Amino acid sequence: MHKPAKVTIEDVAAAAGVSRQTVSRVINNGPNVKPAVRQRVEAMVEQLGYVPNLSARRMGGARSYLILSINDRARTFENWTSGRGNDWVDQMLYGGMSECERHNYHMVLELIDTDAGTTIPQIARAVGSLRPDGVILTPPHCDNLELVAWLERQGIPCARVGHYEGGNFVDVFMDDEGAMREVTRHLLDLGHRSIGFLAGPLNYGPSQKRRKAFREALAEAGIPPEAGPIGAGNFYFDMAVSVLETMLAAPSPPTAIIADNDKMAFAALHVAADRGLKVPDDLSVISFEDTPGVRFSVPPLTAIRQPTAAMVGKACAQLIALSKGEEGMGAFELPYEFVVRATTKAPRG
Amino acid sequence: MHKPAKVTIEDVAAAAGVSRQTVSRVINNGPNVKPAVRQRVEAMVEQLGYVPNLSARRMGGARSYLILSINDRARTFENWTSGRGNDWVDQMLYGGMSECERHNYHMVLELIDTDAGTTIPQIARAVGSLRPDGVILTPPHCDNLELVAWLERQGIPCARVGHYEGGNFVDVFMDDEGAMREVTRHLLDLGHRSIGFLAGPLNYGPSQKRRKAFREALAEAGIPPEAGPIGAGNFYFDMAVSVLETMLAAPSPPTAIIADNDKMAFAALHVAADRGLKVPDDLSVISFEDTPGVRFSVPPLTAIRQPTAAMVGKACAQLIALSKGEEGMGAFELPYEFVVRATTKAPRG
DNA sequence: ACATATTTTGTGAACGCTCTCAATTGACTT
DNA sequence: AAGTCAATTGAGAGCGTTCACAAAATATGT
Repeated sequence: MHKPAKVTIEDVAAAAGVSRQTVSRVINNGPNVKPAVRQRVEAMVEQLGYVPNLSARRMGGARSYLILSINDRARTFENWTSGRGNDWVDQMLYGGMSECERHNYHMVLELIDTDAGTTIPQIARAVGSLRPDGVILTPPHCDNLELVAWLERQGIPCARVGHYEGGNFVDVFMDDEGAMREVTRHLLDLGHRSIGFLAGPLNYGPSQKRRKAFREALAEAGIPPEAGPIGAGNFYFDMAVSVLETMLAAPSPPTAIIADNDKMAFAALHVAADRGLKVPDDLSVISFEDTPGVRFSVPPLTAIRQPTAAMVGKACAQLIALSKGEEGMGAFELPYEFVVRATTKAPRG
Repeated sequence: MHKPAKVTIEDVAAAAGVSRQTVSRVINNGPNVKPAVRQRVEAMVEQLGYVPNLSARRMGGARSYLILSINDRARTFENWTSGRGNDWVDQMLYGGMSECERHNYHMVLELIDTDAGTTIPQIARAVGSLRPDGVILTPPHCDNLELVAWLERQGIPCARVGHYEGGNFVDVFMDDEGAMREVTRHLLDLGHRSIGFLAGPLNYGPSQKRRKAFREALAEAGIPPEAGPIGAGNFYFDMAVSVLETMLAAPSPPTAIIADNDKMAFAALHVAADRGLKVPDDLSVISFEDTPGVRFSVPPLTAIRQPTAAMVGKACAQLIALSKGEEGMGAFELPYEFVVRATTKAPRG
């Protein structure tokens, strides 16, 4: 078997009887090519199965056709069981890749051991060798000011997912406060008068907003703060279990729980089962994440569905636009969805 | 803010007072460099923060430092709810990326719409532009003979995950038959005499092997075939529900269910709940996948844990070795784990 | 028809590396 | 001390593109 010779732009040029540069113009959709010539070149590209070599393109031009996605290793499946991982990563990748594909870009992933404290050197290495056209920062990296400043200094456009703060960035996020208000009111309308919130970490922006909105929604309904306990402070299953044990042991325990992510909602389901509480009859549960598996829990969870994939997709789209010299910076709010399944109901009695 | 000038190999060479080529030797760990010189160059690399440009490396040399991972779009989270997606992808990425990172390689993903029938052109495009050093094929692409042949013709080393068949490939897999035997015996030992198998599709290699082993294990124990019904034939939640309804409506229904993946195991949990059957008292359930969320189901599933991430990691490692001119082809069996949690128990009475 | 704009096409250089091969250095023989 | 061989270093070419131009072709105005 002879190895098929790699066809280059010169081959296409020769076959079409034009110069290298004209072919380049055609494949880049450049202006000033006679329609007839363009067509002839396109036909040859097709016939020879020509695909531009990305490395060569990068060498010659300014673009790399690469988007780098920075992800927290601790949030990958490896840590699912410890309670930190989730399929955020899966979803984010999906959103990003789909968008890249559409523009013939490619997505390269980097997993960062955030806790190791070597984030910037690690990213510097990847950025230096890949020279991506843009970088997507997902939590918790989007909140890393030092990193963001470094990228800015390098002149690499950067998109933050789940973060909004202004500046010369692409920020993509959802309306966390609105979602929390909607969820809390749903519970209030059902008749709940004591609601617990299993909150995420204090330094996580979206969680902060949700806390605030939770407080406000209860206050508006005239519910006293002690009937709206907020359990602190990470996203882990195990901690949620113990926080919940305490909450439910109170004199007049909450009849509904809002969990800041799915894993803590699962924890609520477990604790309820352990204490012989039926969900939703004895305890309503709502999650604030809605990763795909949630539909299959027993019973299926009512949840706020975050537009995770869409957010990363949007981030990619903006970075790609930017790399083409188009406008792209800005803040983009994407709609969430409130999915009512089987874990909310009016309280007993 | 002045943009930091990109430091090139020439800069390092000048700073170290050696030639370009010597620096190249040092960064590639080449032989024949005086220790003193090597050290001096390394110091300059460090000091200037030099990172080799991947594209330039690709242009000059033969390697691209890129591994391409081909994934079935239908198996991403997008299709979780329809029952096809899962976090396989997440795990596979993790395994691959971790390995790449170790060797300063990078992993690029490609999501293929398998059903669209344009697999090869899609991959040709990615392979042509990226020129990866190797390609990782995950199910169902690893079974795509046409694709495998195409890659072979291109001279691109290719690793198949969850597939073993010989030939000049890297095949990484687990002992499906052994796992099925172990699981079936576990149930038999517990006292079950009627066991249902919710099997995956017939054309999926590993599922075939599991069917076979299931049959054999029952036969060995003297269980008649009608007490070992096999429910056909995909990996979806919804279909599993209906198959299961039928199985459990039989005159002497199974007291234990083996599901070929987690989603079908969840389906068993749902159906049991609907029929008022307690798991594991009235029905034992075992899954053959063990994605991370399984631990949090109510009750937590007993399962075979597939070494998914490890398999992709191994695949990457072999491809990287190959790209360095080392040996790498071969078949590699990785160990699975049988995790007994809370969904298996002796049958009632 | 002529000069002048505009569109279209082509040429040479550059990008940052690795390859091949030649030149230099140093160590070891005899 | 000269000769041989291996270890170390360097120089030039080439990889496949795009860029900045220059050249050619065509259109426009008078």
